[in-house]
Amino acid sequence: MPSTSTVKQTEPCPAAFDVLTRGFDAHVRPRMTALLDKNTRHIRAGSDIVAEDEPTKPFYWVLEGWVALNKSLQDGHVQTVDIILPSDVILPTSGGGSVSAFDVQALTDVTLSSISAAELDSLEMADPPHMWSAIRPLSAAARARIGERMLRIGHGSAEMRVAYILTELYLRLDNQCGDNCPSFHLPLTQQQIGDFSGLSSVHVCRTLRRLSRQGIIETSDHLDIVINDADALAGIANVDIDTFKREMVTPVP
Amino acid sequence: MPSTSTVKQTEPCPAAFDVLTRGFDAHVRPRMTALLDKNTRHIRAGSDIVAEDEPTKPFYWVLEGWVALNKSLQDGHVQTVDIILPSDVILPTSGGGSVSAFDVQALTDVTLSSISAAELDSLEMADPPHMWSAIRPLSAAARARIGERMLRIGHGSAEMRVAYILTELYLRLDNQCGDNCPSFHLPLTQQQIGDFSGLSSVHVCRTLRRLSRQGIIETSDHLDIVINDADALAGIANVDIDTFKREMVTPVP
DNA sequence: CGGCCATTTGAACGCGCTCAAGCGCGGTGG
DNA sequence: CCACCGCGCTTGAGCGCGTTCAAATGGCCG
Repeated sequence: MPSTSTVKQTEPCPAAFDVLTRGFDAHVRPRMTALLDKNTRHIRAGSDIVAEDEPTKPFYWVLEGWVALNKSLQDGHVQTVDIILPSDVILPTSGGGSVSAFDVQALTDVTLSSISAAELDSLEMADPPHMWSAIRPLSAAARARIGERMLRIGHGSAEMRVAYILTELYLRLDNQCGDNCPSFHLPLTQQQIGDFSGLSSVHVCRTLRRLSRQGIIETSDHLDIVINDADALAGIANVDIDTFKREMVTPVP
Repeated sequence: MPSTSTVKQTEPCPAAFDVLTRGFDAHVRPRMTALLDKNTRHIRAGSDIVAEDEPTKPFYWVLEGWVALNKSLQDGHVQTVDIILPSDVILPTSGGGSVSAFDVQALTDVTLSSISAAELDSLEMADPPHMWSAIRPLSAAARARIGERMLRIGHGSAEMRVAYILTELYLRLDNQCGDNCPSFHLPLTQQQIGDFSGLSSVHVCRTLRRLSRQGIIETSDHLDIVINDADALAGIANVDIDTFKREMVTPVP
């Protein structure tokens, strides 16, 4: 998959572990890095990392690739509760602490690192407890984003829901890459966009075409999105870009 | 407001602080209790505890009363992202860590205790860090419940959404009180139930009447709910009661 | 070339929304 | 004490958005 110069790729950070362990004390950092390194796994696109209601580790850190947290109804309808991008964490456990509340699925080929409950407990004992400090802002940003999405799924039009999702993913990717490039690769089928926004794939298709007919976006290949008018898109999504950048994405300095 | 013997009340636990601080080391517990005691506040029903996008403390613990976490669109539509019951925590901050992602509103008269960022940081330094251990399961249960709600708002019928909300609140209250009484006081207007379930108040009304015509629930006073057939309600909500109790509510032993 | 999957487009239906009017209850003030 | 008012619940009518069903198109890979 050759990359054109104008399309964002989600490639591994050169020193991926450094991002999470930044800010850790020097004497904790090597131990942490070793732990992450030991538990690094590769998962192929489409396969499950964890199944809903099955035992799971409490903490995963995504190094590379996109991950969906899904829940589904008996009738087969799927809702994607969150999408995890590189350098974000997955906290899949439900209140019991040992089984997963979500179906954790790899949307692309994924590289991730996990920490077991025992390892996490042991890290908690470190003084001071850096894990919490590292996870807190990521977890808070995820909560806030899920709230934004729930608001729009509950009360927004189809156009607003799709525009919001594109805006959210665009700003989160933009935050990672640092450049200001309006194109990105969206490794989601229209069905998956529908699962994420609470729409049918048919209506996602109609909505995307309407947005592109308005000149706001372009769908060159069916997976590469060009955002021509980010302000208009954010307007439809009812998003304030600056506020969103400040509060919903976790800075990767 | 005299309480009948068959209607659950949400009254203060006699030794409320003990619940959260249970499991803390003896030498941390008095300090923690003093901190909570010092920062206890009373809020009247209907008033805001924290406004969206405004500075906030990072941690609140609800001792008494019901609290809604709301988000709203420019057009005035409100979505209640979560409802916090006594002995649950509020983590209102967004990714930036200092401002609130939600409008935190008292649904009833509320008693709560807060911890500032500085106090939280200082508690984090305690060895071992009990705060995280205390918050983790509460936070995980909240995430799981929000996922369940998002799934139903995205893909469920009105009947399923309302049945789910009644089931969730019923099981959470039941968990608190320990008894197995099918009646509870629901301090929500139909408008607020609509905000919570992503429905209009008109359709909430129709749905509640349909459920009561089927004999599944009864709405004696317009705020006291009797659940005649919890299994049928859970069936409509697509909820497995045992699984829900195990994973979505945090045991109050 | 054939098969499969995702996208696209059309047609029709139905759920939940909006608008609007009527009702019931509690609180307030003349 | 009763009249008034306001808020929340109830019910009806009609509509529109997003759904489902169905078929056609297009791209990729064997």
